[in-house]
Amino acid sequence: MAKVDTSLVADLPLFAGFKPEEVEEILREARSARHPRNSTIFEQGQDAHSFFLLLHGHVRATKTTPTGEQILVRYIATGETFGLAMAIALTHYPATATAVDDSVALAWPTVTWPRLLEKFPGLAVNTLQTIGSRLQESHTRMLEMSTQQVEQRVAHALLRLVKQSGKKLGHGIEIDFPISRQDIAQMTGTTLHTVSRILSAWEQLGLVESGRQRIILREPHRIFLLSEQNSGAANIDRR
Amino acid sequence: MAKVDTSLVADLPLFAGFKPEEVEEILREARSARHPRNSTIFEQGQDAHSFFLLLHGHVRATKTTPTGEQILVRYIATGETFGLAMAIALTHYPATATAVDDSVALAWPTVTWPRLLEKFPGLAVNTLQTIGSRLQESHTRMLEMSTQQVEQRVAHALLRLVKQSGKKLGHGIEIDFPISRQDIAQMTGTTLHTVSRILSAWEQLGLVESGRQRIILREPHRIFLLSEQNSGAANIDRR
DNA sequence: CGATCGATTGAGCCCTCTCAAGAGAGGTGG
DNA sequence: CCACCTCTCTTGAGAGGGCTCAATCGATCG
Repeated sequence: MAKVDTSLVADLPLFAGFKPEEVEEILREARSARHPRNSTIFEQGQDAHSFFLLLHGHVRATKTTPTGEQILVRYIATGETFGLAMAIALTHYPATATAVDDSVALAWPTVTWPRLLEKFPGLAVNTLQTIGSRLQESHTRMLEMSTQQVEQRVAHALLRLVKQSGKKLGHGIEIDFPISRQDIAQMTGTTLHTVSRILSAWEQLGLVESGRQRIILREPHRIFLLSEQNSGAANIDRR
Repeated sequence: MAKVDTSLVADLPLFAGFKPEEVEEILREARSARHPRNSTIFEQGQDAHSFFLLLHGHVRATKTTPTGEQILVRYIATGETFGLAMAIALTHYPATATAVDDSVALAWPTVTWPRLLEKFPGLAVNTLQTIGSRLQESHTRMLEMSTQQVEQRVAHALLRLVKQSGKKLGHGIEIDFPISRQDIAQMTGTTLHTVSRILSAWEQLGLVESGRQRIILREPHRIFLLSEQNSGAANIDRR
C-alpha cells in the first residue's frame, strides 16, 4: 500500500476545487491495489464494499441479465472513478468491473463515503457532474441504438473509444487497450459476427487495420463520415 | 405565483433530510407556473435558464437527432425534478420537456443553483441519488434494447409506466396520462406500426384494452410473463 | 361537420441474426 | 522448443423479425 502522490491526482475532476491538503486527507482513507489483466475488480450483485479511482490501466464495466446476455456499459479510463454504488444509494454493485489491462486503482471502503461527504460537500458536487455526464452519454447511446444502423453505431463506438483512449500513430489512431469484436458488439447492441463483417469490409477499404484484440483507425475522418451518414431518414415522424 | 405549501413537498427526495424552515427558504427562490397540455416547457439546445420540480401533471422528456429522429427519454411524474442541466455542468438543455397533461411546476432560475448548493450541500447529495437512479434506469433500458425482442421491450415499458403512474381499476390498471403508440415506439426503439400491431394482438388475447392515447392493462401478470419470456437465449456467449 | 391527428393493417423486402465451420494467433506444458 | 489447446476472428448460407411504404379508418376538436 504505497502512498499516492497528491500531485498526481489533484487535477482530476473528483478533486476539482479542493486544496492539496484536503486531497491528501481524502487520499489517506484509500488504499491502492494492482489488478492484473483480465481480473475481476468487483462483480455485479456483490456487496458494494468499496468505490474506486483508476490510476493506471483500463477497466471494463459490464451488465448481465439473468439469462446471461451482457452489455458493455462503459470503459473506464485512467483518472475516472467507478464503483460509485453507494453514491446512488445502492448496496450492491449494478455491474461487473474487469481490468482489461494490468491496472492500478485506489479503493475507498464504502463506509467512508458518508463521512467524507459530510466533511467535503464538494465531493458530492463533483460526483454529480461525473454521473451526470455518464447519463448524457447513456442517452446518446440509446438515441443511436434507436435510430441508427449497426454500421453507424460501430463507427460511433470506435470514434468514441479513440477519443477517450486513442494513441496517435504516424498514420491513424490506435485503441490503446485490448478490445475484441465481442466487446464492440456488446457496446453497440449487435453480434460479434456482424462487427467482424463490418471491420473486414472496412479493412478492404483501407479504413482500419485490425487483428486479435487490436484496432487501428487508419482513416478516422472517413469513419466519421460513415458514422454521420443517414441511410434515408428513418423516423422523421416529428410532432 | 401562489405560495407553495411546504408540507406538500417536504417529503420529496429532493428535500430529504431538510428541516421545514430550510425547505421553505429554498422554495422562496422558486416560482410556480402552469403548463397546459402539449405545451413545451423547454426545448433541447435552448439556454438552460431554470430547473424544475413537477408539482402536478406529467411531463415528457425527448431527445432529437439533427436529422429529426427522436426518442422519449423519460416521463417525469409528480414530485420529480427535471431540467437539471446545470447540476451536470451543461449550459443548454440536452432534451425537450413537454407537458402531456395540464401540469404545474416550480421553477428555479439556474443562477440560484450554486448559491443553494453552497448553503445546502444536501441538495447535491439528494440530486446525486436522483441522477444516479436515472443512470441505472438508462442502463437497464440499454440492456433491454440490446438483448430483447420488441414485444418484450414494449411489455417492460408498459409495466414500468403503470408502476410509475398507474391508476388501479376494478379489473386491471390504466396509464393515467395520454400516451400514443408513437410515444411507446420512441421509448422502446421501434416504430409506431410495430407497437400498434403488438397492442392489437394483445387486445385480441384480452391482455389490454386501448384506444386513442389510452392504455389499460387488463392482465398485468400475463404481460409480465410476456416480458420475461426469453425467446431462445440470444447472446449466451459468456466469457 | 370538416379537418386533423392517431391508430390499424396489408404487402414486400432487407438488414441483421442464427447456425455452422474452419482458420489463425497466442499461450502453456511437457 | 515443439505440440497442443484455447480463444478470437472470419466467412458462408439461410431465415426472419421488424421496417418501409401505402392506404384507410376512426376519433377528437375547433
